[in-house]
Amino acid sequence: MLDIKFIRDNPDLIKEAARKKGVKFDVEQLLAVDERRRHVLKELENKRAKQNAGSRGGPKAPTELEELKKLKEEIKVLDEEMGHVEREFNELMLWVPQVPDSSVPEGKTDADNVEIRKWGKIPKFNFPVKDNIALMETLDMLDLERGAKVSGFRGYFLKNGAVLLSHALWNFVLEKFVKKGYKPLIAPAIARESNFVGTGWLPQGRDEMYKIGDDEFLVGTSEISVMGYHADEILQEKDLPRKYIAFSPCYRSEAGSYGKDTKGIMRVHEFYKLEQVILCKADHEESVKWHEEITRNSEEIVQALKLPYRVVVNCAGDLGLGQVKKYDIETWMPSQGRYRETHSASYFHDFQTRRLNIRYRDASGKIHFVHSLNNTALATPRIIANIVENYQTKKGTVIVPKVLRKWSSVREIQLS
RNA sequence: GGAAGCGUGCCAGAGUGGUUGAAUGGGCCGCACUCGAAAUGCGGUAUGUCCGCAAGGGCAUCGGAGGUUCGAAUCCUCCCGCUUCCGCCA
Repeated sequence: MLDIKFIRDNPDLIKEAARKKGVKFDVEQLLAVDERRRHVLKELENKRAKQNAGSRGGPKAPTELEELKKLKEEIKVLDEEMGHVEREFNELMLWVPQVPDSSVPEGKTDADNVEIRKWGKIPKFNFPVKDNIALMETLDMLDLERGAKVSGFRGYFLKNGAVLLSHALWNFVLEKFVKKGYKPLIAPAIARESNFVGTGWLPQGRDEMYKIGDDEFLVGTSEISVMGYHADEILQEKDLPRKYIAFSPCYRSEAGSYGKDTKGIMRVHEFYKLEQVILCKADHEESVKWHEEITRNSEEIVQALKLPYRVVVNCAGDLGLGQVKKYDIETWMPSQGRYRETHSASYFHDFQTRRLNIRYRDASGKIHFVHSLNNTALATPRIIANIVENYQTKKGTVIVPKVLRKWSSVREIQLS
C-alpha cells in the first residue's frame, strides 16, 4: 500500500510503475473514488459535529429531539454511502503497485533478469553427470513414489543422507546468522489472512495459497508470519533495525506451474526455509544498505557450500506488486547446465508496513512506517538438489560439503 | 469440545447512558528549587483522518464488527484474544 497523498501528487509515477511491472491499474479511477470519499467524509463530519453539539448536556426538549432524530437519519444515510465508498477505495488501494527503483531493468519475465555477478567455477565431470533425482534415489535419499502415494502430486519422502544433510544445513545456516546478530525464530506456518494481505501475498496470489480455515492459510514463506509479528506496533528508533532469521515449513500449491519441474524436489508443495527478515528505518539508503547485506549473507552461505552461483537483478515484470527491487541468487545445476533460483532478496520500502501498521517513533517523537526487507537464507530440499549434483562422484556417491561436516557424521553419502 | 471470567492510554488502575480523549497513581519529558543530585513543586505527555501556508479546528478511536439511543467506554448481538476449571491429546 502506498500513501494516498503520494499517489495524488504523483499519478504519473504510478502509471509508469504499472506499465513497467506489467500490471493493470487505473490511477484515474482511484483518484476519482478518493475525491468522492473526501467529499462524503466532509459532509458526514459536518453533520456529526452538529449532532455532537446538539446532544451535549442533559435531556432535550421535544422540538430539539425532533430535529436531532432527523439529523440522525441523515447521518445514517451518509454513513452507509461512506461505507461503500471506503470499501471501494480500500479495495483499489490494495492494487496500487509499488514504484520500482530506477535501477530495475525493463522486462516481462525472469528471462529478462540481468546478471550482475557470478561466483565459483563451473564443475567439469569426467563421467556422465547424474541429475539430482537419479542420484538421490540411487543413494536411497529420496522416495518419490511413496511420497506421491501418501501425500499426492509432488509429494516426497527425504531419507537417510538427505535427512542428515537437511539438519546439517539448518544448523550451519542458523549458527551463521545468530553469530551475525539475527534473532532466531521458529515462525508459525498457519497464519490469518490479514498477514497475507499485509505482506502483499493476497489478494492477488489466492490460487497459490492453501486455505485451511475460515481465516487461516498456510504460509508460503515465514516472511508472512514474521512480518505479522510486529503488526500494529510502534517500535522505538533505537530498536531498529530488527533482524530475524526465521525457520518454518512453507506451503505452495504451485497452481499455474504444472508443466514445470513436475518431478523431484525442485518444486514441491511442502518445504522448509530459513528466512531473513529486516525491519529498518524509513530511509531509502537504509533499505538499500540492508538489501545488500541480506544478499551478501546468502551469497556467503552458497560460497561456503562451494556452489557456483550468479546474482541477477530482477526485471520490473518479475517483481511483485510491493517490491521496489529484487535480486535472485541462482545456483548451478550441473544436470541442467544452468543456474536455478535458490534465493530471492527484496525490499519494499513501507509497502508492507503500511498494510500491517508497523511504525516507529524517531528521536524527535515523530512516527513513521518502518521499511521491510526479506531474503531466503536457505531453502531445503531445493538446495540439496544443487549440492548432490555438484558434489557427485564417479562412483555415484555424494561428498558432504566441508562446512557441514561439523554436523555430519559422514563425509561421503553412499548406499549403506 | 464444555463452563466461568476478563479485554480502558507507555504501565497500573477508576469509570455501568449526558462536555469522558477518558479520574488517580507510576513512568517519561520540560521548567523551578540546588554548586550538582535526590526530594519537592509546576507544566506537558495517544493515534488516525479531513480542512488549513500556518496557527488552529472538525471527526473517529476505551479488543474488532454491528445494533439500541437525541446521546454509548458504559446497554444488546456476533466475532477475536487472554485467564481459570473440566474433558481430550502429542
